[in-house]
Amino acid sequence: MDDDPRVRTWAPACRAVAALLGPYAEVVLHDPGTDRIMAVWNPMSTRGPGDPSLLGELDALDPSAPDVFGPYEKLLADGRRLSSVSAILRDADGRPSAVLCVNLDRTPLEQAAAVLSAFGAPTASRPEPLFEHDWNERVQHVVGSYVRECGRPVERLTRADRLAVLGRLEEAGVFAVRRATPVVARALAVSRSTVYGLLAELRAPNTKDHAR
Amino acid sequence: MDDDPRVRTWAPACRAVAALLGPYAEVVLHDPGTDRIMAVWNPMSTRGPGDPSLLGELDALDPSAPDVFGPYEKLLADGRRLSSVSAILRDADGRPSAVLCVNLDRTPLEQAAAVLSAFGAPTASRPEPLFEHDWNERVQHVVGSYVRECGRPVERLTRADRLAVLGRLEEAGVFAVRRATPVVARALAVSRSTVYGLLAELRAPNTKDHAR
DNA sequence: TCCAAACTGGACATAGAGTCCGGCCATGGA
DNA sequence: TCCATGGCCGGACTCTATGTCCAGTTTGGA
Repeated sequence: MDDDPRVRTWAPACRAVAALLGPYAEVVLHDPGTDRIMAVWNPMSTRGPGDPSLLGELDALDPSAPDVFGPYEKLLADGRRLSSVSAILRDADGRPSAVLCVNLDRTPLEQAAAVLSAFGAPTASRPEPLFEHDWNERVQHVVGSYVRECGRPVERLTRADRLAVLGRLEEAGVFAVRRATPVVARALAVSRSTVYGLLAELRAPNTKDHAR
Repeated sequence: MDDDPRVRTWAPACRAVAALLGPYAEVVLHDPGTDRIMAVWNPMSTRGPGDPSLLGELDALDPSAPDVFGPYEKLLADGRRLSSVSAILRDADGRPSAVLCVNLDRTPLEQAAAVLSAFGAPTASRPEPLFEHDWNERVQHVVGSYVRECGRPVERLTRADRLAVLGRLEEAGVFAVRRATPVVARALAVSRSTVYGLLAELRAPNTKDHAR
């Protein structure tokens, strides 16, 4: 399919964008006739050439629609948020030749933004923590920091990750607070049972060594 | 110049990229024949259509070079650093039709990174202000201070005194901690019942105003 | 595709939190 | 001296939160 003249035509532009945006952007060329993917650069999902386009990316084919569509937000199955644009690419005669779709993963940027906003006045201005009325917030902060560190959203954390987070929370004394466990469970997107299970494992004088 | 068929051909793709990357990316279409700019989206410099390409962006025209060039770093006059890619776009016959150049301003990201690393250590290394594992001690402290203030030993405190102390403890969030009440009771040399009684009175939306 | 490990949601047992109440003791007025 | 009163005590009691357990389901790998 690489020898499709349309792919040959548009590939350089696609490769350029894919190269510029590194691993955070996926560039897809759709065939507007067959509604299938002609080529993909930096695939983020498992779709490949020949697969149906799905996703309604081709809505833009509506003749009354503008040639460039977006940016709009798309959600991946694993929770990543994408900023997407589509463009109808035309041949010399003005007929649709391909549909270009660029999907930019904004998760890393949003994580960075989250870190940024996590700092700011609060850190400095926290005069006397008093007793952390907002231990709640602290839980979010610990979880959030960890997520940012390892670059995975909460839902994608591994068992080991969760153990590590719980370790930090435990160390921070969070579980000495009333009603803390359910809050932690929610923050970790996990059930109360699981929290107790992991906690037991963590507290056991046993086997595994836990990273902090 | 907008009616140049080459611009018509490539514009949608350019607009799409420009739209996706917002104000941080400049998309330029060069005419490889005249070494001039055909079109610009999100211009970051003052260059416009018809201006000479300058910048050696067209080095890529070397026939032995690959069609996609970069990303490489460029420096703007005002100090901004760009990540750039260029791509040679060809017509149906394989002849160079235009040179696409996308310049991504990495300054905002680098600033963010700088902030991040400046604060970096703190985030990770925050040894954990602990969670006042010694809230216990804090209780003693509050009670002790009060006793010193009014010069009466704990056993001689009046009802009002006790209310005041409980007010402070409450405000400090002590009662959000598990098992705190009995500790407080002991610190006040008073029974658990009494603490709950006073606390109820304190929390009631009622009568007396309590000094803090 | 299949399996084992991991997670879930709910049932359950128990501890802790908070309420109530009868009785005790100190104070103060007659 | 005696009683009335207000406040505290301690223990019984209820209800909520905590922690455990288990069977059923999901999920990530081989």
